[in-house]
Parts: sequence; structure tokens; C-alpha cells
Amino acid sequence: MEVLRRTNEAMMILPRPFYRRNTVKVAKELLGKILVRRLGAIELEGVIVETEAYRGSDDPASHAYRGLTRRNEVMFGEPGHAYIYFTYGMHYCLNVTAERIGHPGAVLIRAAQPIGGIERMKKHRRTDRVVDLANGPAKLTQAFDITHALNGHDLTAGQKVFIVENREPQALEIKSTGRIGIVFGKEKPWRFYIRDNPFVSNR
DNA sequence: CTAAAGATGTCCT
DNA sequence: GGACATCTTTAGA
Repeated sequence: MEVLRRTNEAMMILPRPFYRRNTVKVAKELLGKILVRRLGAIELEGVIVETEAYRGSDDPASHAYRGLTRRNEVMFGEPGHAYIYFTYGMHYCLNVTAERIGHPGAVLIRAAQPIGGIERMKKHRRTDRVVDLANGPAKLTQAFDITHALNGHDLTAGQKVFIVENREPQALEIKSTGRIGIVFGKEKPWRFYIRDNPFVSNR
């Protein structure tokens, strides 16, 4: 039973070529996919409902704008890995890398609709309100227990964190706006979210 | 070496 | 709508 489940899952894990494309396209197409965090025997799952694309020297809002540093090196590496950074002295944010090796790109996962392991997420977040579990980039990492320890993790390996196709794909109405919480590059419409979805961040 | 800002969340008024 | 928590990274002296 368990073996079968994992086999099916393995076939649905988003493959490397999905990520080896234009970051903006990857950001858009990640909407509706399912983020999975395996914690021992249990799995936390959520439908990705909000993302933002960050690129390189053409994107002043990106950590990679001024080139390679120790913090952003994952953004320059193989697509399909987790880029996790620590900010404001207390929060982690999860990105997935895109583009070819040597070309920086990352998609910030800003919000998810919890569909599995919800009781565990409530403990992590210290709230019972499901809409507040992962409706923001740092809330999401808290709900899914994602920290700096997972920086660089291969998201195509089906281990601690990965992303799978939606078993029940639906036609999504996608909206785009400027990105949130940045100073430069506000004019680029690189934030994407599912229209009318109540699990999108409020700001 | 020092300083300032930061891809945020929470609590307060 | 605004203060503030809290600390790493980066830029600049």
C-alpha cells in the first residue's frame, strides 16, 4: 500500500526539465501544483496558490542582481533545488530554482492551500485557522517545517521536500501583479496567484 | 569593521 | 495604519 502510493507519487514528481526554463514561466506553472513535505511517517501537503519570479542581472529585486554570493549560490546552480534564505532575523522563505546552470532564477513560494497534514501544520503555526497556516512566504515555511537545513535540497528526488502534479488538475484563472515587499523592480508583473483563492496572502 | 536594510509576521491603536 | 521583533548578509569606509 505504502509502496504503491510512493511509486505513483514518484511518477508525478515534477521533473528537472520543468524547472529548466524561464523563471517567469515556471512561476506561473507552479500554481496548482502540490508542495509535499515528508516528516517521518507523515506528509504535509498544500496546493501552491501564489508565487513570485526572481531573476538575475535584469531584475534589481533579486538576490542575484549583483552576481554570485555565498547566500544566493543555489540560484545559480541546477534547476529544481530549494533556495531557502533567512530574513528579518526570524523568518525563512522557500524558493525553487529555475533556468539553466550558471543562469540565476528562483520562484518564491508565497502561499499554499493546505490539503494534508493540517493538524500538524496547526501545531507548527500555533493557530487553528486553516487560512492562516500558509498564506504568506514565512508562514508557509513555518507550517511546513522548512528551514535553512533544507537549502539546496533536490526537489526532484522525492525525499524531504518535493513538488508533484495535481491529481485533480483544474482550469486555473491566473492573475499577475507587481511583487510584494520590494523596493526596486516593482513594475515587473512577476507575482502570480490563483484568482479568488482564499489562501493567497493578504497585503 | 561597522552599519543598515531586508522577497515578513504579529500585535497594538 | 504603525511599531517592533531579531540577526544575517551585504555594501561601503
